[in-house]
Amino acid sequence: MPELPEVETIKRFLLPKLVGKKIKAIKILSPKNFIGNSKELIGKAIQGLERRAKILIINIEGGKALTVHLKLTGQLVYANKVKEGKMIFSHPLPFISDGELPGKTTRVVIGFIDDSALFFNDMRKFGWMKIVDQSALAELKMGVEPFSQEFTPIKLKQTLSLTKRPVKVALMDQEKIAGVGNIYANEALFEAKINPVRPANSLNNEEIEELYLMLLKVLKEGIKYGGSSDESYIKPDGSSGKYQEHFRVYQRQGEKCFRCQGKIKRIALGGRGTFYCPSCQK
DNA sequence: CCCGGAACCTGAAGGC
DNA sequence: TGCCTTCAGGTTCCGG
Repeated sequence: MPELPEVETIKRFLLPKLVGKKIKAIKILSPKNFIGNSKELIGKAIQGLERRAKILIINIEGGKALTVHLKLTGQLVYANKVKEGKMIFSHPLPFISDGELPGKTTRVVIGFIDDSALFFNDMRKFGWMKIVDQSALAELKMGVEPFSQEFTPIKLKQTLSLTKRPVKVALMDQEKIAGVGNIYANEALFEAKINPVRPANSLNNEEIEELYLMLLKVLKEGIKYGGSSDESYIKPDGSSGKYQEHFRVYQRQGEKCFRCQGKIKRIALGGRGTFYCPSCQK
């Protein structure tokens, strides 16, 4: 579920909490979701956090990194001073039954020497934690980061000109552009007034420019509001992101377009829910 | 190489 | 109440 803005939100929240913290124990409740030998991280301190596409990278002293992909339903929840290994929430959280951690969907718990802990929950078990060498991180096959200097309208044009697949499918190709998922692809195309089924190589320069600006705009807004919590995603303190309150097309099928009063339509594109206004997205 | 579709999992929601 | 179908924001693999 989490896309670039959600993972970025998690990174920014966890960075000041985790840097310098020493790992005391790692409890793996679902072995298929943890790749690597957890013992080699015990006693080591966290050096820093980075995000690459939708992957959170936790750099550990000694040259290793713990990478995390949350896929559709992953959550990272951080708790100070966990009492007897448990954390209780006063409010209901998605997929956290009884408001208690570790819960039914908790797959990994990382405990620190100050008795704080990081819980990795994932209802559908698609996500993973993986130990890799820091030196191998450069080899991740990921496209250009939207907020990097390298990403320009010209770069976007070059990327989209390579394929006649629907422009929305092309935007979501992680090997071309890193971090854009279903929500933000739908929202950016709406803002740019471009129909998501258009062949990627059919956009003119004006449309490319607009799509470029709107893609950055919706990603920035996503980060500003702490991500989209309409499904399982939550921030590491258990609170919800608010970007779902600002969706303009996503999951609004049958409702009125905010721009032209047309009716928002839902279709499947590349097997994913696609939302757009047929009357003002050309 | 490019592309579409199935598979990986589990739970929620809606129809009957 | 309960059974069945459909759907879910991601990625990877397999076959055409």
